[in-house]
Amino acid sequence: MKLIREFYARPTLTVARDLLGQVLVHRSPQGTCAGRVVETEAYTQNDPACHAYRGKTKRNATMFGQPGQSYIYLIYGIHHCFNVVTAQEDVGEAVLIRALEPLAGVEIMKKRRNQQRDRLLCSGPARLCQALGITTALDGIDLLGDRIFLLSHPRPQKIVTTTRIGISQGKELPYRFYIGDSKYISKK
DNA sequence: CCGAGGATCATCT
DNA sequence: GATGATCCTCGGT
Repeated sequence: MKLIREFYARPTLTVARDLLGQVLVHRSPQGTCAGRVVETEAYTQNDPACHAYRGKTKRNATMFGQPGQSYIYLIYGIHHCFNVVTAQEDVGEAVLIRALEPLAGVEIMKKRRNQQRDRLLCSGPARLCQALGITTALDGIDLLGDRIFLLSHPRPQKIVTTTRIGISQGKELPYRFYIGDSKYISKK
């Protein structure tokens, strides 16, 4: 079953934890790819690492959209990152999907990434975007539609909480979550 | 295994 | 004009 609006319209830290174990699906012209979410990070309104921290801009505008929409941006001029908008409209909070366990469309993903090993296919926010064929062309898309969506699955048992990766501010906040026994985490 | 360095560009100051 | 929610390659150990 597809996750509904009410799932996303809850506190961001709750959504970040509850997204673990759910399955992200992208249906593209090249085929359908899917993976189980094994690592997430929360970005909240009073958090200096959050793109929405200094208010609405052209780049982060979709972060202020309805919960259940995507927020996708380009980083380092090369890589894409995929987020799920959470909480309420106009608040500017989101969850970054940092790693997936590949489930379907694996051959398509390997081709897109020029990477044969399952272990490195979707283990990293930019890697999973490349594998699934997600770009900023899909920024702001509604995840309740049929192009990209999340399917409801049982919650995993072992959830680990740590600080986030790759940021310079808000380093001390325990906003990163991952499935403890997954081998598809981006980093220990 | 590990750390350093470079790629590359839209957005923001 | 500087920067970044990253990744890959390369060289040393």
